[in-house]
Amino acid sequence: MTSKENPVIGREGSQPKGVARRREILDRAIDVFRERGADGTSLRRIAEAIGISHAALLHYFDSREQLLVAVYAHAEAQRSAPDSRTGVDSILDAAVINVEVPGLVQLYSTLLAASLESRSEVGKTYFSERFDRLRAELTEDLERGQDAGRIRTDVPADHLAALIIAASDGLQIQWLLEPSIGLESTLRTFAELLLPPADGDRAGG
Amino acid sequence: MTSKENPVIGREGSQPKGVARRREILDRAIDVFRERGADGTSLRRIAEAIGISHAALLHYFDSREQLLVAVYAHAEAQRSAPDSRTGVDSILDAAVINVEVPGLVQLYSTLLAASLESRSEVGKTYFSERFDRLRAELTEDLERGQDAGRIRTDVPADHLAALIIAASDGLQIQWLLEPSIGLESTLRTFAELLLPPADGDRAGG
DNA sequence: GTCTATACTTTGATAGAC
DNA sequence: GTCTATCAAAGTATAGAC
Repeated sequence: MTSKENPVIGREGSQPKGVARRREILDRAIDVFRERGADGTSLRRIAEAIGISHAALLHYFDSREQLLVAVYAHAEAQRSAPDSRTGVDSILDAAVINVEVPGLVQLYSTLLAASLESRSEVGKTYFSERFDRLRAELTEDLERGQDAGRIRTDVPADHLAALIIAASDGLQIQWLLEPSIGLESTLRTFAELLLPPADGDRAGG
Repeated sequence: MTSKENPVIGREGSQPKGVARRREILDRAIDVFRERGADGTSLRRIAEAIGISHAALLHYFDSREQLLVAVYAHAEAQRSAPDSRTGVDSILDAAVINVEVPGLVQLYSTLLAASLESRSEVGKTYFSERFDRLRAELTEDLERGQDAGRIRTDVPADHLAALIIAASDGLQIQWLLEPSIGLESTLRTFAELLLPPADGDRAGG
């Protein structure tokens, strides 16, 4: 169930009852964003879709931003459950899967932009830690790839990690605005850039 | 002055008087965003900083989004005036310059995220055209580089163009959240990935 | 602990007076 | 062209029922 380290993000008091109800709310809220993105999703609309008052929502989440971050974290945790590998491919695969649910990409982009604002505390913390974690995992994976000869060694792995995440994020947005760019093929091209220069013409598996 | 094709974006009626006043407003508004980003920048705050009412602002721009897009377009047009080259380096240099003004990166990210929403018409149009233009310019430049032997030819130039823009956008955000990642050095690493595989060890200028 | 009702404040937007 | 007045919607906060 991958609930060992799920970022709960809500209020502190983690009584079993509250946690269960919070999960219910998040599950319903995710559906709202799947359909409508972060667009018409005011607290009152979300609450209405769930069947409670908007004030009740704020009983579980201190602010709208906290709720939205929790929704995105919850959705992402669900998605990363199946494979849970930390490789380069998982990032690129995730990008292709993400754009199938424009509402979540939109939610991600909106929250990320908001996290840059000075007042954003929850968002800034969440995305800082998320990027730190993703970069660390990817760097490790790339270094293993370098040791195994699958990744070129003339460039630092941590740079590549940051670039892969950045390119993935940026391309998803470009694709939503112009689907003809070919998200998957473009990302595969990026993966080719990571290969070590072929000495002869030997292609690895 | 690079005013031949400046995206004016405001109202249609382009009387000289209105245009001049609109420029005044944009110039003042840019300063507001430089200081405060898209954060505390309601129409009323911007109007107050300019010295008019918020309703007067809406006389020149049909909506808040239209004003903000115009502000960003105006700021970007100012910045791209000095060099106006269309190369890969200009994109990467622009990224380094951009993060020195966090408010503008924040404004860019906010507007871009908003442009993904269904209701956004001005934003969607602006960013779609902007990405189309940037990708086309970059692709051309990369193809010239491929012909000149400066860029590797085993990957399509249009893919590289989209990736460079995406990585630049994404990295600026990562850097704002975690400056230790080294924006400039990481982008230089990306530039290295574009080089043709060295046959011997000959380094080109 | 959970939730409704309600009120407060800010915001984008519109209408009409000067 | 600019203002004041006004509106509806939204985020937030509090009081109190159960």
